[in-house]
Amino acid sequence: MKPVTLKEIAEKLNISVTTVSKALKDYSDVSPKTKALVKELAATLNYTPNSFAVHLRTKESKTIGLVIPEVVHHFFSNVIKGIISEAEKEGYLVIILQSNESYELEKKQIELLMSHRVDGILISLANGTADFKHLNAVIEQDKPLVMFDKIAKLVKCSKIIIDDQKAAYIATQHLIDTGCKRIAHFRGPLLPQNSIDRFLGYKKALLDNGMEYDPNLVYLNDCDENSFDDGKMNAAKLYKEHNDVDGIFINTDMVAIGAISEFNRLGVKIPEEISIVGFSNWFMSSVISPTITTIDQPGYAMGQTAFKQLYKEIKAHKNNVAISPEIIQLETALVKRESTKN
Amino acid sequence: MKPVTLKEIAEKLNISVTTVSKALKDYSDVSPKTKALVKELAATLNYTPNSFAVHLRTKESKTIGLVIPEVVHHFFSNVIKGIISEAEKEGYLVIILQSNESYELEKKQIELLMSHRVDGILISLANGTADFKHLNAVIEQDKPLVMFDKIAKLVKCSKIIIDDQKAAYIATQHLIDTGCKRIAHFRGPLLPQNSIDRFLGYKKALLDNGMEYDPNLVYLNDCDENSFDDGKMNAAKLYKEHNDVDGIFINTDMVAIGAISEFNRLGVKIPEEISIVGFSNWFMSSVISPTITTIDQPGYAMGQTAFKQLYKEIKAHKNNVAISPEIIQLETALVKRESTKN
DNA sequence: TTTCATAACGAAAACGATTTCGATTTTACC
DNA sequence: GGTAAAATCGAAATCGTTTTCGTTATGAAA
Repeated sequence: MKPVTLKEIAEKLNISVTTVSKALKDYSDVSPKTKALVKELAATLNYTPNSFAVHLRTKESKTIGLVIPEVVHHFFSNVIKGIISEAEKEGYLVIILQSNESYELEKKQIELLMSHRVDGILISLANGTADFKHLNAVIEQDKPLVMFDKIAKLVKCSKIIIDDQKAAYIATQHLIDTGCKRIAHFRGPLLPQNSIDRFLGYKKALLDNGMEYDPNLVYLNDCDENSFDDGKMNAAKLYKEHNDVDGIFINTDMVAIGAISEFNRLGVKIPEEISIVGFSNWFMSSVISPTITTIDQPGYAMGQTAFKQLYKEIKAHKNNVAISPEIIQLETALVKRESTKN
Repeated sequence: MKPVTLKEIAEKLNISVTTVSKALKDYSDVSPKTKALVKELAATLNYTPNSFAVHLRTKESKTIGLVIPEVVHHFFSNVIKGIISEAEKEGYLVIILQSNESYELEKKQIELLMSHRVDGILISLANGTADFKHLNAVIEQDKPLVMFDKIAKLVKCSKIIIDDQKAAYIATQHLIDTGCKRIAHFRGPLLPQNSIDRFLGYKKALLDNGMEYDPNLVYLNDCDENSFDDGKMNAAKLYKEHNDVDGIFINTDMVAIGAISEFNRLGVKIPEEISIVGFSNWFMSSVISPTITTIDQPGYAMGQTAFKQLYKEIKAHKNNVAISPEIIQLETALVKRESTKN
């Protein structure tokens, strides 16, 4: 009933625990015969090493922690999948924790992971996080930490990101190129770096094209999320306040879908009366009517890359070699669909 | 740099490791003064117990494993969230593994979890799983196991499910009640229990209403998944083969959305020419046009319930009390929307 | 002064595996 | 046959906690 131990194998074979351990790990000072005997018995008894004992000695848990704002989210789901599948290749297990976009929770989750002695931590910041003590604490404890997507520029660790500003610039430029004269922006929440960068890309594109930047055309969300309803509400507001707007660059596909749904309801024709570009290339954006022009954000690849980088740092840490943080930028692409003219 | 240990605290205070340990756990045979001293120092040194050492002694890892077919999935995302948030309340961490709908992988993941000595396992079966040795092995090792959603009736463990057959019956009945005379079924993959049950509910509703059951109107998927494209393909096929069909009960909202997209393309009016009922009440089904009548499947609650049941069994197991498996059925509801007449 | 209960602390074993280092045996070679 | 080298093995320490079972000191009761 209870799991088999080395000791039990040793007793059955009348040899020492040491030899059993060595035999299973192919040490050179165990005779082929003994090795064969041990391995055979271990197999029939279905022996698996007690990971706690192993890790207590070896100091590595073969486990990493992942903290994300929200599990129920198309982009993060893909990131999770990328991380898990890559981690599996190296024999790593992933513990997933949610911050629910709350700084307090995020802090607590990190402490939990630290006390569980994970080998490294992967994190995408909560929108509410403006203080980075908890992250610096991780770094000071010399535990590998990699941030992805929603990062903090001030924290000294590796980061996997996309060039939000560039992508937003391209998105906005596309609106301009297809004839939009007055372009609004649904910016999402205030704080997170990618909101900021996307906003900056939008603004830069306007100015580079000699267009006026009007702060009144930038719509913030009420709360720290990007929801369908935010899209509906902001679309309704925009429709009332700025009837002359003929293009919107929207922070996220989910919000874009909300907006489109509201415009459909209001009878506003897309893209004839108003063009829309979203962000993230969520599956649904290719399905809804009209299909949405958007920026493809590679969630799965980001997850893979994030784990690979973390793994690299874990290995370096284990071998006591110093390693300097890397910023890895993943490519994005504009996906042209029906919500913009051509 | 390295984490603080009991030993270090003991040395600084010139007392024994034993006393430090006891002080931190409020044993009665430590004086209040010593307790205060120890706790203060532990706090300033930021001491956290080494979980591996603790678990090696106590035999519990405060960790559970979760095996699901697919992370990137609206329903499972919600389940994950329900599990994680409930687990958190009891101080449990969750290790998530994917089976990718493959039996081989599922088996491997379970072995991985067993070797990592998780306290219990939560699983939703891969569509391809028809052999249950790996699950029975878990039960034989006396490790708590709870299945949810996609279960195997033959395995003797607790199960959290919905009454798929009843829900499918209600869905089909709704089609009949709103005037459909010839009703097809997109059944999804062949094997999993909920596919079977939903099919049976569909069939029973037809027969109970004196309608003919025609096997040719039941469409299987090519592969073991439920995708948007399956919906499109089956819709196209149905349109060619059975032009007289005026209602479809579809296994999953995702497939329903695919079907609707295809019918939209073909110019088939919903619900005038053909009514559609989906399954799961995915967020998108309330957003797409037309909005989809569907069965609400409570993913979050299922996750919560699954963890609660597992936790109950873990506690029972710890206290050496026997406990018999429970089957818990969660309520579903028909959500009426635009894809059916009223 | 003796006896005894109580309070306060500590030594040591245990959890299961890994690894160093020393001991023993076998083989090889002159 | 004797010695050195190689091949095999095992004792014991270690990782950090928990917990049992003593031990010592203190004061109260007799």
